[in-house]
Amino acid sequence: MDYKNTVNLLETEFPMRGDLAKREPLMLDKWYKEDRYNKLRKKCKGRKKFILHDGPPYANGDIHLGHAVNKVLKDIVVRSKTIAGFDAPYVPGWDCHGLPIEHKVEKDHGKNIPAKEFREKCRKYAKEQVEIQKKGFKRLGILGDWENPYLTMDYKVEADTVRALGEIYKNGYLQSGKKPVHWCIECGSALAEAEVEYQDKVSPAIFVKFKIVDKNIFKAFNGSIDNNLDVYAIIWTTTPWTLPANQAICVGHDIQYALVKAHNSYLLIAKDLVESVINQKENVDHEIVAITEGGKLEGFKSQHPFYTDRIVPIILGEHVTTDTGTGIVHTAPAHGIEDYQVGLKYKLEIHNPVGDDGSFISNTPLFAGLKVWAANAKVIETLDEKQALWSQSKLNHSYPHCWRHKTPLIFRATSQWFISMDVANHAGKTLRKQALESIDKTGFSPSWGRARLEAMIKNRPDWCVSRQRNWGTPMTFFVHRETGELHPDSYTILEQVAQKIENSGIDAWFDPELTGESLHIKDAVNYRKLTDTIDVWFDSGATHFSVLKRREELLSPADLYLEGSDQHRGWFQSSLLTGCAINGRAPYNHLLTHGFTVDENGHKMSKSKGNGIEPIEIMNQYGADILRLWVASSDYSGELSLSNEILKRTADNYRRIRNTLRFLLANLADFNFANDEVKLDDLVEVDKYALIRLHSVQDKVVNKLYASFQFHLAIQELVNYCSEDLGGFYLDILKDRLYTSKADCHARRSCQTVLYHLTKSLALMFSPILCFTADEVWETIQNDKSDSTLYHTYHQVPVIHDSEMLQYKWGQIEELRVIILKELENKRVEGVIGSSLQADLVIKAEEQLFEILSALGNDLKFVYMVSSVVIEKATTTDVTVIPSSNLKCERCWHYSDTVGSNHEHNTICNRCVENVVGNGEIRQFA
RNA sequence: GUUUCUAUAGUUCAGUAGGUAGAACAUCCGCUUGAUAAGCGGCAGGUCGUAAGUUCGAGUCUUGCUAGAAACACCA
Repeated sequence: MDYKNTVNLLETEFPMRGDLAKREPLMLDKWYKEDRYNKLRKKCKGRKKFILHDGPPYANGDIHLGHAVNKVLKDIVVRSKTIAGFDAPYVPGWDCHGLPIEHKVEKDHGKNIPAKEFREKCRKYAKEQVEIQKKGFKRLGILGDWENPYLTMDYKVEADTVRALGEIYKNGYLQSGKKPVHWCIECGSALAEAEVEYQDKVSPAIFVKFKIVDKNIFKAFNGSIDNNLDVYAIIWTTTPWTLPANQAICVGHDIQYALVKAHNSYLLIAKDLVESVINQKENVDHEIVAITEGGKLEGFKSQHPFYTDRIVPIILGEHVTTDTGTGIVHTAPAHGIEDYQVGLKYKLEIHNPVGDDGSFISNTPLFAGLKVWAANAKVIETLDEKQALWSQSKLNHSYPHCWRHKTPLIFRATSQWFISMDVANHAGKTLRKQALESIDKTGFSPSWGRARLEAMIKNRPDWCVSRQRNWGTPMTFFVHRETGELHPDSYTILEQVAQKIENSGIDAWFDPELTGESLHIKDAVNYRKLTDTIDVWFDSGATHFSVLKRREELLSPADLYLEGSDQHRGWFQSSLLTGCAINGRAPYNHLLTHGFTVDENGHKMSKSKGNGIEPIEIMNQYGADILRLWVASSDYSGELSLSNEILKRTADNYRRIRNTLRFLLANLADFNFANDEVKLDDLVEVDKYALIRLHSVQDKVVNKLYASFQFHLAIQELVNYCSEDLGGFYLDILKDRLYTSKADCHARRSCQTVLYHLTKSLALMFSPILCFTADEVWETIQNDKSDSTLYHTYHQVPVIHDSEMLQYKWGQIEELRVIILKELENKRVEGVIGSSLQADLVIKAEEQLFEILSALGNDLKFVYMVSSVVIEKATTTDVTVIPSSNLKCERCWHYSDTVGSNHEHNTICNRCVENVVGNGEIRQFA
């Protein structure tokens, strides 16, 4: 008789190899045909909501690894929350306005396109990009409302973005002001940072003397000083034309300044730069007579070098260095960002004498009508006449140029709109204060996010929200032609306009037919339409207002915003500010950030280095589940590193998981839970122990690790569990029972009952990460091709009584197993045995362990996978391995003295006879 | 340059209140051939980025340095 046919070797449709690259797309087709997202929404109706609000990626270009990491993390959150019993809708979004798209369209169609047509082309381009990215995200297995995403260029969203600005205006935060921007004289317009390129340029470099008019400055110094001599602070500049706009000279608080006697006057220069400045001229006798620190110079007045009616103060600035120049910086707030910022601090006038065409306006003394470049020479000449020039030379340095004209740019103050950080609202609170208070109430993962955001809010300047662009949400205000004031009815006018935008998009505002008159605003003739657009960060920052509040299935504040750490400066902040300015609080309760992707050496990925890896390539080679597993295995609080080796290791882990699940499914192929379940109290003891372990692992993974978004610890716990608890212990010792006991006997049904719980629990626990594989398992175990893990909550693992006692007992048994395995290995190395079933075991054990082991009786040998065990009471624990002298049972491979004792079945043992022709063996413990 | 971070075996990660460094995977060796392009066992792998300091004692606390990341700024 061929006893092989009497062994329960089962087959499963669940393939060993995932073949994910090929099969995932087929699964996706099915999922979308079944409309699983909407089906899920119906099933979740009435549950507590969990809102993860999607930060909109910019609609330009194929998805890269960073996108993939971000979306996969979001998906793991959404899926794990869903399975934990929440209603967790996910509405993906896209950021559609803005410069990069304008550039792309300009590049493809030229730049002399009428504005309306230009915007149409931008809209069309953005739409195409959205579709491309959407396809990639869906391929990743991201679950979401892909049929109805939100786009910042949706008419409704555009209208609500306008309304959001209206609310901020109503609450008193919107202000006009001047700010220096990169200005191209040829374009006659402001340039964005991205349109600026740096090229070398030769500029005049001049040292200029500012006479200090306040003799009290000597009190800042110690030393013997001649009070009758004049003091000149020397500044250095490479843009002489900015001197007409000079409002101050700036020193560093901690920098040492020297009073240098030369040419019968005193010069003020940073101590470290004295020689280099004096040496601009030849043979100057000089002597340092006193030293002081910059902090003591604050407030003293000096005389502007050529405008005699202008007295400018010495101020302190953090940007002052002693690398070059004199350690004293000429400050023209209209012509430099740092000058502007320090100017705000000291309330300096932002005086901009330069017109749109780059020439000085008509009321500028000395230089009216001159182009700034021509003015350079004239300024130098004037300084020389006034004897305010110490020296001049040329400097070749890197300087900003227009990327179109390749001509040098200037910094020039222009009228802009700001959301003010420091103006108190009706309740007496500034936006900065509200934002800081909101940060306090927000949760952060990792926790340092709070400090980072806080530092940024504390230091940030007012938010300049106006842009001189075409493809953006318009600032739908009317301003007075002369005063520049907003129309008194702005709030109601804005709502009128918003309604039009809701119907026909932002073009409604740019339509020349839309005028103050056509809207019947008061005093229309004296008001003009603003042509500025809003900073695109405002669009996305206001989505709590334009999306969360508007869509029925969503809520504001959201439970969670989840983005890369760069968004502390970006979306987290723009959302916080609009949230506070509109509603007085942050639009989120918790912020979670992840790092960026780097290679195995921790270097960022870039095309030029050639160390980049494309998500599409990973999915085509390994499959989305591998990519997802990599994301889940990484500690995303720092950088996520990826290389071919890391991918291979990830695929190794995947195979282990998959094979464990396959083994479970295969051994459940003849098991029907409804009919074959063994009641808890009747389970074989080691099966109870396995359930206890499963319960504890699930509790940790679900309630501790998933709940705190520590996915890498969850996956580690799960993989360890599959390897250690299951592969290395439970499943290994179960094989004998599964294969050799009678198919429908209690012993076998007992462990199948546990395998059933195991499979369901594991499939659900893996499903937030391995969404494809888990559902593949799920269809098999449920025997229902249209079921999904998504439609279920975490498995209810049965609770075993006396779990502590059983854990202790089996813990002891497992500990001894380690010693036994080592001893078996020793004998294997000696060549005494091969398979552990060739061994008989003699265990010497202390009293307590002896009792535990003895209680298992005949079942103990199955735990240690040997042919027989003899236990002896002793004072110390000891294990002896003896090769069995019995015959090997052809069927169960145990060595037994009963082999041959049955005449009809003389090649198998009595246990097997019972299992083949009897009622099946009895197992109580293992 | 500033701010906020990161740095533990080949790889991914643990390391809780400072007390002789852990896991999994991979490598290597062996067993098995009834999870088989699988499974099981065993050995080996680390001066915890670096240098000081605090301490009886530091991967764990402090400081400097180096390398890497993000954001911001700058070249007057």
